[in-house]
Parts: sequence; C-alpha cells; structure tokens
Amino acid sequence: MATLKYSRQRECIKELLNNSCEHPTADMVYMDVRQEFPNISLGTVYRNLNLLSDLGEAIKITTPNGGVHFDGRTAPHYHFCCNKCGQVIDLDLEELDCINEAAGKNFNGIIESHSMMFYGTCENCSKK
Amino acid sequence: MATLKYSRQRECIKELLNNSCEHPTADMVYMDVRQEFPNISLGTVYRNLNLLSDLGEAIKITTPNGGVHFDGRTAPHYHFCCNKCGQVIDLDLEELDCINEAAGKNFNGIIESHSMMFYGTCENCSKK
DNA sequence: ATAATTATAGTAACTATTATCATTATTTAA
DNA sequence: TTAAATAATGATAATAGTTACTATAATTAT
Repeated sequence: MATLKYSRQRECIKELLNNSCEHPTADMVYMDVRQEFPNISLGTVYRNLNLLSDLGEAIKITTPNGGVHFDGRTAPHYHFCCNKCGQVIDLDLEELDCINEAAGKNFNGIIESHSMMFYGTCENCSKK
Repeated sequence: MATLKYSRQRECIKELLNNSCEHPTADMVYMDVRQEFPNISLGTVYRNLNLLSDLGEAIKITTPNGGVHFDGRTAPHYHFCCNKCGQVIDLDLEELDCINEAAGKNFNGIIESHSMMFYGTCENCSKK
C-alpha cells in the first residue's frame, strides 16, 4: 500500500468513530456503517479500523474479556470498563505523565507510555 | 462443578506459574507442562488457567496485540509490555490506591479497581 | 479518456479458545 | 477396602474473531 487512496467507506467509519461517544467494537462499527453502506464487508471494517489505528487516527482498546474496542479520540485519556455489561466509557481524569518516570525506577528498559483501565459497575448496571 | 477435586495436572500448572518469573501465555504453559505430562491436552491447560484465575489464584493479563498472559503473583502490581518482543515483565512500583477515587470524580458509576500497563522497549531489545 | 493503482465485497483460511464426551482419576461412603 | 459417585482428563469438534485472497470497482494520475 504505497499511497493512501480515498474511500467513502473509510471516511464513514472515521466519522462514526469521531461522532459517537461510545467505543464500538469492530462488530458494532459493522452494524452502524451498514446503514449507509448496506453491503460493506466485515473485512473492510477490520482493514480500515486497523489502518486508522496504525495512522494514529484511532485507538485500539483491549478489554480483559477479550473484546477489542475502538476510540476516535486520540488525545491521551483513561477508560472505564463495566464488569457487568462490558461497556467502555471515557473518564474525566487527566493523564499522569510523571507515572512513567516512577515506573522506570529499578527498571533497565525504556518506558515510553502507559495505559490504564478502571473497572467496576457503570451507572446503568448499578441501578439494577 | 460442585466441589473442586484435586488433579496433578492443575497442581503442576499452579507451581509453574508461581515458580517462573515470566508471565506465560496458555501456549507457553502448555509447552512447559508437557515436560512433566507429555500428553496433557491444551484444553486442560486452558480450563485450569481459567479456573485458577476465577479462584483468584492467578491473574489474566491482556496485551494490546491480543496475547493473553498469566501471572501467579496475585498481589496487585503493574506490568511492562515490550513493544518489540511482546514480553511481559513485573514492575517495581507499588499500586496507587488513591487513583480510583480520583477517577471517580464526575463519574456516576462505581469504581472498584484498575489495571495499568506500561509500554516501551525492554532491556534486551534496547541493546540490539 | 486511458492507464495505473488502491480499495472493496465476498469468501476462504487461520488462530485462539471453548464445548463435547467417553474414559480416567479422585473422593465419598458403605 | 472396595464400590459408587462425581469431577477431571485427553482427544477432538466447534466456535468466534480476525486476517488473507482475489476478481471487480473506485480513485487518482497521465
């Protein structure tokens, strides 16, 4: 893939990621994007999600139950994952830069970044 | 599975997790445990790793490239994952309890725990 | 407009993990 | 101590999520 070529499908997926506040999985994106492109292929969805993630235009979030979610918000931030329903939500907590240094003590490799995921019960599930 | 029944295979897997400082994947455990039980089934390895994890005797660590690692050290601590070789290593950094509260501000659900993973280049890979 | 090249849809293939089930091991109870 | 009850195993099939392949369609360059 030498040069990138425009595609309406990719554009649609990108907008979908940016305009939704949820963090959809590939399958959820597939469902959504099919409303505009009824016979888009699931492979196309995966290919573009991975491409966007490689380009730094989306973030891949892996949850412990194995689900992979995508986030169009690329500025560093943290997430919450509900133990009950598996939903992934943005948290209002600024990134802790200093923590990378602290982790580097007594460690001989190079620490460049970190990711943090919080767990518990989301608002909806705690009402039940 | 009403009551738990002893099995030599499970005991071997448990010891293997406790005595190794690496954080093996199911496949790595399978390789190792086969030296003692040459015809153990991969299904048995998965079943026991998940069982130990459910019992709280092991921890499941999911990395962004999709690999699932297991850790016999159950006290809360953080990990480093090498971007080059994918290796997962323990970090000498005490858990930040207060961070759960901080994350709970402007959030209406219940935060119970968190996990943190650091990324970069491990000692070995940075030498190359 | 034509040629060159990338992206797509549809499908097959692959990988990691879980489910099934007859047999074996462990535990319980007589 | 043996027999009955039950859980765990090994072998294999099935599943889910993702990637690879390929002919066709869309996009870009000439």
